Amino acid sequence: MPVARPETSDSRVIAHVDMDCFYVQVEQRKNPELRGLPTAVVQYNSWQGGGLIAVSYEARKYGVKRSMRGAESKQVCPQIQLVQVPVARGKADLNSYRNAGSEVVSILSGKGRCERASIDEVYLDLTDAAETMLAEAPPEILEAIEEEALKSHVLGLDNEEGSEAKENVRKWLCKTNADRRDKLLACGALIVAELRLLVLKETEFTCSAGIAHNKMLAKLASGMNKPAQQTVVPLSSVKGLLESLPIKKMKQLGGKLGSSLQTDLGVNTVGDLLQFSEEKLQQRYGINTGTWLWNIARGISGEEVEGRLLPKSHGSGKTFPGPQALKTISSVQHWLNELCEDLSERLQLDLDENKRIAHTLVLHANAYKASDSDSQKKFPSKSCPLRYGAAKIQEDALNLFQAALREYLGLFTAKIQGSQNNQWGITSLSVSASKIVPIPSGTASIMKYFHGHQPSSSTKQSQDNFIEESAPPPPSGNENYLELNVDKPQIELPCEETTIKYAVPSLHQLEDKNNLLNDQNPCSSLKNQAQDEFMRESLPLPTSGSEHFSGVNESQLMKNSCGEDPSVKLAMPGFRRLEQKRKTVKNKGTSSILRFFKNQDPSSAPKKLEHVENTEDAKTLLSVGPQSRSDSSLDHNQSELPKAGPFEEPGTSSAPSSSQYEQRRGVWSFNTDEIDPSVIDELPPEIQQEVRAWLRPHKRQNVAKRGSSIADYFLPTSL
DNA sequence: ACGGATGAAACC
DNA sequence: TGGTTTCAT
Repeated sequence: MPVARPETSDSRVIAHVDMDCFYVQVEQRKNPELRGLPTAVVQYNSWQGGGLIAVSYEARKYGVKRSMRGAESKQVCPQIQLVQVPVARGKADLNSYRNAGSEVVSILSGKGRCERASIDEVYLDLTDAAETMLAEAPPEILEAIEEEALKSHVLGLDNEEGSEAKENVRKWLCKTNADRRDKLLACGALIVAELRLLVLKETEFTCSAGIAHNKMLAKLASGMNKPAQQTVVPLSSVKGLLESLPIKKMKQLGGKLGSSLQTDLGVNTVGDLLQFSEEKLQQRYGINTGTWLWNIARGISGEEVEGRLLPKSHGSGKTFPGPQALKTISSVQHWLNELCEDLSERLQLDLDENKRIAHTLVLHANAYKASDSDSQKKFPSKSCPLRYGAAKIQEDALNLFQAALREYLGLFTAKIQGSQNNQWGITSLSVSASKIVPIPSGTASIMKYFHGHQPSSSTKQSQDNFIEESAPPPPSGNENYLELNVDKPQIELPCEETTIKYAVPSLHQLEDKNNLLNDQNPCSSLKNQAQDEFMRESLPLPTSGSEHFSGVNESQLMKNSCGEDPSVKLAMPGFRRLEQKRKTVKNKGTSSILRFFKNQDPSSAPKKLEHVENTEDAKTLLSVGPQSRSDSSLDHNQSELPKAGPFEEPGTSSAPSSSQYEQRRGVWSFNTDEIDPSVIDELPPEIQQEVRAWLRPHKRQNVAKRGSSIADYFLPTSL
């Protein structure tokens, strides 16, 4: 059996792509008259001109900075154009930016594994693409190197006097006797240049990028030359780069940890870290952080680019600063209702477009309490199983809030004073949905694969665990959840081992998400313990117990549950639609980003990209390699882009025979420990990622020492 | 008691 | 776990 050799991080090709002042660009695309002008995006114009959350590079020249007030920015830059963030339900509405970010992700995910790091940042693992290019069309044989690639910044590349910078870059990119890893980076640079061009042509957004051998260095590099430029970090430049880099510039070291490094250890640059042994760092900062620090000092970062195009959670919140603090339950209820509506809408979209379901509802708040001894006590967060439908989320959120408020106030009696402010005020509220998992799709293939595998042992304890987890205890002091748990029928599944459980849906049940959400058949749809829980919570309430609020509107509930409002669907394009759009766009592959803007009349209406002259576009260069780009896209990011399959294309799938039906709807269980890892490689590619996610090793606990296993970390290489 | 809204992740 | 804290943009 082959020993898994940890691949040295040095031979990967990783890119970090960072949109330039993204919110500003979104607004400038919406209103092209703003292009080229000093512009900032501001929210809540009411107070001091609102707070800036994005500033164009033209405005930055005047010293305008994020977190400035609108009025403040006018003082240093009187001509500045301030654009307000859209407002919906009384709060800032960031949906247009989220959607714009999705546009970008859908383009960038076309090449290699892609991780959505934030609304405007993406990591790409371009190793495979770069390897392929190196093997089939290395830069040295290309007579014409993409203009945009020639404008790359290559760290450590000495600019010889008298010769053009681009000429130097060309030489570096095409150097025949270069280290193989440098050649891979060169290929990465070419690919990224093309991708950035593609993004620009399809979205009108510029971005900056860093290309390096790991995420940390790529992220560092992407911020070094902005806007609309890219930076390459060859292996040989790493030591010099980190040596003088202020410690606080490193991601994750911009806060307290970075300050501690400076104050407690006298570390001012990343290079200063080199003198400390790993043990020393671990002793002071813990096993994980210590090792991490020791590694980053050497430019080592083994973090993988996760193939994840969608957010792991959704949240909606609002602050109520100072005098606006909420002082009555009913005002809290009002705002919770707004936030929950917003959240519910986004959850429904996620379900419709991405076939994902969230399982946990979390409420956060901040509060002040005048005059008490422990008035600085934090307002506790509370969570509960998430039930779909705006009305239910609202109801649950309010219950969570009341439970938290009781705890905060130190009250353990049943009632909270209705509208009397007992010196408390809520200064912020937020609701969020987490534990989002894909609806079982492709599950049948997994089942088929594991068909015949029988659990080798039976553990009573694990069964007990499962039952217990299916009926989580209610938030403390909350009667409603007691009621739910008592009154609702418990779902018991005849399982022996419970590491992973599947209840496989029938086709017709998945065809209609009404069935999915409201189905009363315990054996239908939904995989694993958490989803069973979800289903249980989605069952209609037996009778009362939830009638606290007269505002609950049943039709509204149904509308949200069913998500049939077409306007909502149009508001947020799904990836599939974007993918289609992308394929229809053809552009010239040779124009540089600067040329793009030079030719663009700022005062004219936004240019329709589809009208750009057609030629063989940038994709030509990108799609080197045996497989088509759509193939590679799906392979790398399958878990995020719901691929059309038997469960999602009911029209194309025939009804299963009754025997198949019985087979598929059966409940399965198996222990992940019993899965032979080598067998995963033989799974269909689109299944592999899902299975690997179950088996992925967790981060070391603060007990095991580094070195207990050589596979635990990357050995330092030739840095 | 305005750096807001929103995420991710480590920690305990 | 769930809840808290940190960090980032």
